[in-house]
Amino acid sequence: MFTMATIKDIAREAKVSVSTVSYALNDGPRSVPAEVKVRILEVASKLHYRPNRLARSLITRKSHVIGIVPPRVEFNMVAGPYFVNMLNGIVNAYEDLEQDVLILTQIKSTESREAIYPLLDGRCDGAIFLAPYQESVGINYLNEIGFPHVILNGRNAKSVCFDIDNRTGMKLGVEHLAALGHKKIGMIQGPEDHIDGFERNSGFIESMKDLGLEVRPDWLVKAGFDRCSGELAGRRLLGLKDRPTAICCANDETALGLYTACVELGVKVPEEISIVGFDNAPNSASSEPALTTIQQPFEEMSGHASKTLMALIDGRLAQQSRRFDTSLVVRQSTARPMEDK
Amino acid sequence: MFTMATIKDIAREAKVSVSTVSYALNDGPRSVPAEVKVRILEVASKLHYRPNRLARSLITRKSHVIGIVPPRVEFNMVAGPYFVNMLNGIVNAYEDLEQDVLILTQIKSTESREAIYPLLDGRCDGAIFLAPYQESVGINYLNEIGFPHVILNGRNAKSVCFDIDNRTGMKLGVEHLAALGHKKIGMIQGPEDHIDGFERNSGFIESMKDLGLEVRPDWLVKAGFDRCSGELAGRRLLGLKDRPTAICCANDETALGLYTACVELGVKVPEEISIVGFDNAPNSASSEPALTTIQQPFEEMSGHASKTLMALIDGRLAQQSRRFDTSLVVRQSTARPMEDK
DNA sequence: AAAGTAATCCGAAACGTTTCGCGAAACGTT
DNA sequence: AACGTTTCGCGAAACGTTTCGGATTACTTT
Repeated sequence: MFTMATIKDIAREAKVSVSTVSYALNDGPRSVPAEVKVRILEVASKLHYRPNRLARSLITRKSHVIGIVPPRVEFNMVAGPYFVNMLNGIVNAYEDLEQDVLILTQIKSTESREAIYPLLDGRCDGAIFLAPYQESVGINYLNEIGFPHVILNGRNAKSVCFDIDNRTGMKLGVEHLAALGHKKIGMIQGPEDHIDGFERNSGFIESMKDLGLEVRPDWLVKAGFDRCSGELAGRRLLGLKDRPTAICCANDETALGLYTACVELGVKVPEEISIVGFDNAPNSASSEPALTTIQQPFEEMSGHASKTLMALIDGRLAQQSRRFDTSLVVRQSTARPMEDK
Repeated sequence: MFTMATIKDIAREAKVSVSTVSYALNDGPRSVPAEVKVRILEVASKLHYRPNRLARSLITRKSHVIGIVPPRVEFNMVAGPYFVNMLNGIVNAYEDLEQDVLILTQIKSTESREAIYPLLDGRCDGAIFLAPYQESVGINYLNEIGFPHVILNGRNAKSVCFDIDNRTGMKLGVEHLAALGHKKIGMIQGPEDHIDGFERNSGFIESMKDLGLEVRPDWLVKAGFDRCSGELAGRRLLGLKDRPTAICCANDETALGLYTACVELGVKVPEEISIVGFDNAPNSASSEPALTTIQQPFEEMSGHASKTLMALIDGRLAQQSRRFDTSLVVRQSTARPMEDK
């Protein structure tokens, strides 16, 4: 059984009171004479003393831990690029801010107060929600009681939210394809109950209409955000007798699933079909052919969210919600349609 | 400012003592009459009471949090496939075991006692080290004081370690290439101060010698485990006037970097060069061409490590270290060498 | 030398729990 | 009626910190 030295052990060994040890160790809030301070520090290091963060947090009401609520649960979501990229940005940001990151695997939804209870047991000072479900009873409750939190890729009237302009992003993709001469454009759609999925889907339809292009229902196929369902949707689209010459995908993963479908069915990219993704996940640059996609600024968003949450926790002026811009990254998966050649 | 209801508030409201509330809430260790129990539970739910885990942990000495020490820091390591795959397996395992996962961003090495101090401040009951550096002063210290931990893809005489048989794995790859008729085989090597890198490098050389094949120093190029340095190493190898017909890579990421180099230099895979990766990371199946690789059982290893750590924490019989088997996954990136055709 | 101020230090309370010890009441048994 | 045995309930200690209120000592200042 393992136990650590406590402040009491130091006090006994250094022949001072517990409070003096605390002052010495923390450099305040009261002073302690240099001589006894070095004695205390020596004893502390001899005993390999480590302050117990639990006891400290209990009294200071600061845990220096940030909770991460994973995105809506799908199969192996943690391994998906969205979670990974955001987590990476958050971890990097908090490395400098001296906070640790707790992944709240126990929170599986935001639809009730009970669902988000694990957040409220004192272990974390605040939370970042990653692309939560739309139902927000749980999040409303956090606003009610004033628990600091920010939402990434989600919306709540009272919360600080960071998301991206999905509609404009989608428009960039559609316009790029139209400029290349494509008229027959389909889409592998994202889940409607996910804000990004919903906005990308409707953004696609709006842009098509704006450009006077026909939106054909049989060229719109629903998928999840994962590669597997992207491949399935891709097979559906590629199997049509009259198929589109270009396909927009709700994210890069579904686009890569579509790639697989293309390889299996012997459809050449970009010669026979142009493909546009969404996210600019790291993999998309090194796929073959490299994927044309809409860039979502993962690093910037997650960094911004991390810092804003700190400000909220510290009670500094709450920053506003913000919508980040997307941009088009043209690579090798898009080209003029065959008919034009 | 936000505060939660405490057990005291419940006691006041329900007109019983604090201890009775505790017994009622926890169903023990003493009984409390059904009538007052329901009253207490009603008040608790009315006040949206959540037990403070810090206070509870302080006294029970159980935090129900597992610390994860990330692998040796490289650029954006968290985003790399190794970390992600292991983390995914760990998170999945602990979801069922009702533990949360704390990522210890503050631990940057294991080379001293001080370096691993963040582990010892009471926040976590045990730790999983992911592919740590070889220096193990820090880990020796954990063994000295009896802090529960397991090591994934690393070695320590006193610790419970889970790793894979890198040498045999490498042998599978080399033999596969040799069976196809390759004699001129090179390698993009991994970092020597990483146990997997070291063993894979030496495993390659041993297997080559066992098969009576020549090991040419100019066909061995060092790289990190990341895609970028894989591409650089690949350019070096492909640029040689007399270049190998097949290349083993220390992991899938470097293999994918090599892919990029091949595309850039117009070298056809597998026609002009065969490539073997290591890990079987999810991406490698959907690369083009699909990567032949050595499978490392991420899910199984991380699940096993998670459960073993729980056993260690609970003081149940400590399980032994274990070495997992690898297997060859043949896909499209390997073929007979040109000369044979 | 007396008074005032600053420097030290200690004891104790607090944070929110769990759990032990002990007493009071209720019950059944001879 | 006297005795054990349960059941129930409260107070208090403990976990390891931080920090306040005071007490003691030492140093200035008149």
